[in-house]
Amino acid sequence: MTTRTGPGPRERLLEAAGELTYTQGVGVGVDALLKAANVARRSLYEHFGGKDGLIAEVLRRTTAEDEEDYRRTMRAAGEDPRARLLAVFDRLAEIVGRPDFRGCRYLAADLALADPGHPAHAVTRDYRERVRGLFEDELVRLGHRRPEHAAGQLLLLVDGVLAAGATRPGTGPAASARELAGYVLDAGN
Amino acid sequence: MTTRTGPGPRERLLEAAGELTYTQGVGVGVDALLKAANVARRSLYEHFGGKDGLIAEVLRRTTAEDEEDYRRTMRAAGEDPRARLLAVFDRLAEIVGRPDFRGCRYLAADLALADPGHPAHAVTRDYRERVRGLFEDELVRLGHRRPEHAAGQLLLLVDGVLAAGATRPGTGPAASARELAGYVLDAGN
DNA sequence: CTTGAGATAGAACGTTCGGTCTACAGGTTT
DNA sequence: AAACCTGTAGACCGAACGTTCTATCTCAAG
Repeated sequence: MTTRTGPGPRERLLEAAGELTYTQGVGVGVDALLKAANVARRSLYEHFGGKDGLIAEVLRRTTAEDEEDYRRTMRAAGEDPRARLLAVFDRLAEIVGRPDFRGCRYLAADLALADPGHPAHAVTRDYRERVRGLFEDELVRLGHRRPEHAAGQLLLLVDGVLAAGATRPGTGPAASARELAGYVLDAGN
Repeated sequence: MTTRTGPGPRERLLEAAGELTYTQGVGVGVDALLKAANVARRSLYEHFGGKDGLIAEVLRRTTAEDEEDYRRTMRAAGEDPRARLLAVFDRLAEIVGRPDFRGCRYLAADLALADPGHPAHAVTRDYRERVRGLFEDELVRLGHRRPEHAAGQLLLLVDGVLAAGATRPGTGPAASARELAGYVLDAGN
């Protein structure tokens, strides 16, 4: 039987890295991560093979959380596909409006990691495709004539909200996007 | 009379830094910049005070160029404000579609530079405000009922195109955004 | 011719980078 | 008891970081 002594080094590292890579960017130093997690240097390389592996794993974890957040948001909005899709932008308004909002983690990672072979890119790409699929499913249920096209437009609006939320805080981009999302849904009738 | 022996170190440095900070991000090393520009180390600190000053000056220069590109695009589209605004998204399709497109330089800089006091942030903020003003002027000429609101929405669409163009290449975000821009313009009648 | 400004080359500063390594402590399993 | 696994602590590596410095060269102005 294994003794329960709180989260192990692997968990602590993921937790601290999730925090620090968000506030400081993926350029944070390994030393800072180790210190924040109170973990030995060696543990990082044992568990993740290196900094890149840790970053990729952090993103894998947060994408799963964020995808679940989308699902939860839509579930809470009821059965109507239209209401469920618009609810996403209300949720974005909350997120972008938080005082500690520092931009989209995935967009920042993709722009910061110049190497196209970095494992993080595959993680973010898959995530975006899953969210796109989420939107498309609702659009199909809504009876939209071009669900694939419209899903791409909604995703573009989400990207715009997250970008504008970071670079032009206080301009209420989520509400603007919600209005445009309404046009997208109406256009499919 | 000064002899003309090609661009001086200051110009070469700005040129090389513009190129490298775009392809590699603002995290490029000073050594790489100096080598690419064939400039003495000291010249950087004489002219720009340091790396941060150089980065800010590079952005100042490219924002001026990009603003002029917006103006030129709109000018070439004729007199009709609607055509002029939609032309912006055709232009974005060109830019985002280029094989060497690596994302929006300003968005990347803002997300990469965690320090809110970095001089680059002021440069990008001013630039966005100027572009927003450009849009608003056209919307006023168009007789839009809410020019300020609509300008914000158009800027959000631009942000979305540049973000999606970098993270989901090949999905034609500019065309999607152009369609949405049409809705924005129609909504003001 | 002399002066001085501007540019060059490059050594060197201390710090931090990501990563490897050894030494050792605490349990669990055999 | 012995072997083993997982973790901590920290020295250490070569490289790159941004910055400061001295020394030399070029060349137009005085």
